[in-house]
Amino acid sequence: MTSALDPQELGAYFAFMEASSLLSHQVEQHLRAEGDLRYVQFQLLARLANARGQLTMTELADGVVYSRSGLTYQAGLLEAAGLITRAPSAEDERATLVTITDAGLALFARVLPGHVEVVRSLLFDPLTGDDVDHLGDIMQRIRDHMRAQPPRSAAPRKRRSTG
Amino acid sequence: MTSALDPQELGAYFAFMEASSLLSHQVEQHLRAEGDLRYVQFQLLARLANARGQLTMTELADGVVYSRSGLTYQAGLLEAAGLITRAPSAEDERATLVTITDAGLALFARVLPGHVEVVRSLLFDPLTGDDVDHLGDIMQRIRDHMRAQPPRSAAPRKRRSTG
DNA sequence: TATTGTTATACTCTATAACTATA
DNA sequence: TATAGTTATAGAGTATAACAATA
Repeated sequence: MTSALDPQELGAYFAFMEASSLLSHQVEQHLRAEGDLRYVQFQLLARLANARGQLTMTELADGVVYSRSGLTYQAGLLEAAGLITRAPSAEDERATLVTITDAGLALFARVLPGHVEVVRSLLFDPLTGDDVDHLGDIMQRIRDHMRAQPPRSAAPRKRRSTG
Repeated sequence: MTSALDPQELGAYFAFMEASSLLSHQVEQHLRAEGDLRYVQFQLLARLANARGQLTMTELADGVVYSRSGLTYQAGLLEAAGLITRAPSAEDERATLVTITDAGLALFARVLPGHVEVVRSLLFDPLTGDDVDHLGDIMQRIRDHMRAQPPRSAAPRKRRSTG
């Protein structure tokens, strides 16, 4: 049996969903306007920029995308735009090594300040330092909890026409 | 000038984005499997179920959707599925009044317990009661702050090829 | 003129399955 | 056999602009 969410939980859930929807919408808007990037693509560039080297498609996909073909698609766009290159790996010839180009680094650098400003003004502006600590702590626990969850087949037990 | 996010903020931001992505992905999965609903549609049904009456398209759209045609599209699907009806308003003949049908109420009721369970197990499971209070408080402030933000044209000042 | 809502259209993204190639 | 990645394909969702009708 499942009992309903109490008012505290309900409020937190709805606010969480709406806040994240609003934030990612604005972030998408900004990245698109400023650099013709989707947030996924921004994430990929960010990883590659930090990696200071090459990543395989699989490493790149982790936590960013929910299907392999989705990553191939986005990587294709980034490659076509000259922001990354792909090359076969020598160590494991099944793997593809992805590298960020100078243009990719330049675009990332160009877009980053505005991105930060959007996040700051929308997410952090109404928060105190303590709030930020709480938020980080809570969100990291939630994220880790969800990452640890049984794979992608978590569709709760089916019920056929119970009504 | 925009200064970078400090490590606390960065951690909070990334965790927030990933957590919300994971949660909404799982929620979508569940609703689709259980009732062939997208989360948007679930939200619309939820509003109509609570409204205990009729809402106009505009009222229904508020906070759920980012374009009018998007709502028309979703409402069309819900109507085709027999979950809502649409009828012209007598008071204001421009308006469309939306009503949830018995089938809509039944589907909503059927799907709700599983939805709650998904949210509970993914979002609230790793949290204490205090965490929930904090989360609710913080999220509501963020949401309200974003709602109050200048409309939809908030694309921060353009820069042309500064590099 | 502004507002409510729909339509047409074009585009982006996603995901499944089939496939190739290497481990 | 399992893993890495791509391709083909098909479907769903989104947004813009043009439109009709009422306020």
